[in-house]
Amino acid sequence: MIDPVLLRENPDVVKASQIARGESPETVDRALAADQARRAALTEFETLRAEQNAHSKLVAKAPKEEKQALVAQAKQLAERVKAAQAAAGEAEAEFDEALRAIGNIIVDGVPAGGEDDFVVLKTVGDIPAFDFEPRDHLELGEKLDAIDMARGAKVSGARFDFLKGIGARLELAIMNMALDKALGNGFTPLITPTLVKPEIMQGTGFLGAHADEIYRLEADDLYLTGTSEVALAGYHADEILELPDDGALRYAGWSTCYRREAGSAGKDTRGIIRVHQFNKLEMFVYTLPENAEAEHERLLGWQEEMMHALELSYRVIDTAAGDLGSSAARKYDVEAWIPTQGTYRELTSTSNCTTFQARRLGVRYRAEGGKTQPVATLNGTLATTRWIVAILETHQRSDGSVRVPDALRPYLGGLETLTPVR
RNA sequence: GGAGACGUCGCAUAGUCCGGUCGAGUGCACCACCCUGCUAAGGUGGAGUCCCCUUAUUGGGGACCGAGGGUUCAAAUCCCUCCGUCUCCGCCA
Repeated sequence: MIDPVLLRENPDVVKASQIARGESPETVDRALAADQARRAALTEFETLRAEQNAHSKLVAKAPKEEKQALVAQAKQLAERVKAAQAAAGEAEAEFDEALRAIGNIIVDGVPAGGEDDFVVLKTVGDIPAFDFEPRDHLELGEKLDAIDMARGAKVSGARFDFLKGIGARLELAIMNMALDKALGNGFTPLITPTLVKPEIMQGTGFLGAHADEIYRLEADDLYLTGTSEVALAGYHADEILELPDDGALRYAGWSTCYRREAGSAGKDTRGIIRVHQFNKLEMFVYTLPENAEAEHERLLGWQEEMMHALELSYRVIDTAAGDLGSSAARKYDVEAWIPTQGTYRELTSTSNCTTFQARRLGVRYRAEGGKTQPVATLNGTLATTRWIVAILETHQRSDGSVRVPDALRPYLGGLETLTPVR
């Protein structure tokens, strides 16, 4: 959630951000009014409670013969306190709801608008050219006996797959390569729970507009996470962190991810581009708010290094405000060229959530003078199953074989070529 | 799954039986100062988190004893529910 003090003192900043996101500025006015009401109700309650506490001490010390009269008085007070407390509680809840309806304040420079209003920051690498008709990743995957969608559907339904043989090895290779990249840059690896409690899911901001994207286990009141970001953000919930000297605590989360893809009927139905279950290595950073933007550039840099290592053509886009999700203040997507689609598709995403997530989750550090302040959190993809699509299609040859990029070979036992088996 | 024990301010603990004198004692760790001369001890003081009001700082007030309810004028303390930890037994690997 945003800083209530910012809301109170600079509502125009909040409004501008909401407008850029395509939200109504009235969300801000509503929150301001709720804040006023809440503080008035709180003051009312606290004044009465102070009176009650003082009176209570009198009762305790009073001699027996006076006690009865004092207790009678106290009873009346107690009624009023109870009412005031209930009113304050309601006002608090209303304010909380109004505040949560407001998205993170966007970083200066983020393009306004919706999904199609992104800005291309850079385009890297030549678009691969083929002197034959390129096969799509599924056709290649099937020739390599690496991807089995039919059996995935038989066992689990649409949008489930088996990665088999070299397909399974390829995924592990990419993941391990990403893990080494993370380790080399000081990340601590974490294999995370993929089932989390409601308050953690709530805290990371995933239960807002896109709640129907998330699997929920009704019987146990747990959610299946769509990214290890959720568990990684919850990892330090309600803690006051001791940040290391460079100010950043970096984790690399390895987990399976689950997504319902509720609004995606008919989209990307072929192959493993959009499936309900995949694996991902996710970077997650807790850092000082003033370092967040620089850290964001670093995360993007590491993602780009992965693209280079895998010899993929890609572009980087600055996602528009309306497409950020509530927690992010800025988001860069790295999109790789997919030859058979003739377009760039998202392979990674990195978000700067500034203090928004941390405030909700109660993750703080001690600033100068010992004051606690919310930290900034950032996250970014370092590898996922989907990358297999770009790798197969980009490095395919006319005979259906696939060249393994040099950097990936050590993770496949030195294998240089994936050879079709059918 | 059965039986039992427990959850207190960073850590360790006291307090809970007999409700008010407990937002809470003690030890360790921590911070400042003093003392001292040696790889440490001793002394004094200060320290929690969140929120509200007020203030230039100072200050006042409220909440928080795993979480949520209840009883009561008053709950760390009594009652209920839930969560978690530990021990033993059973079961499955």
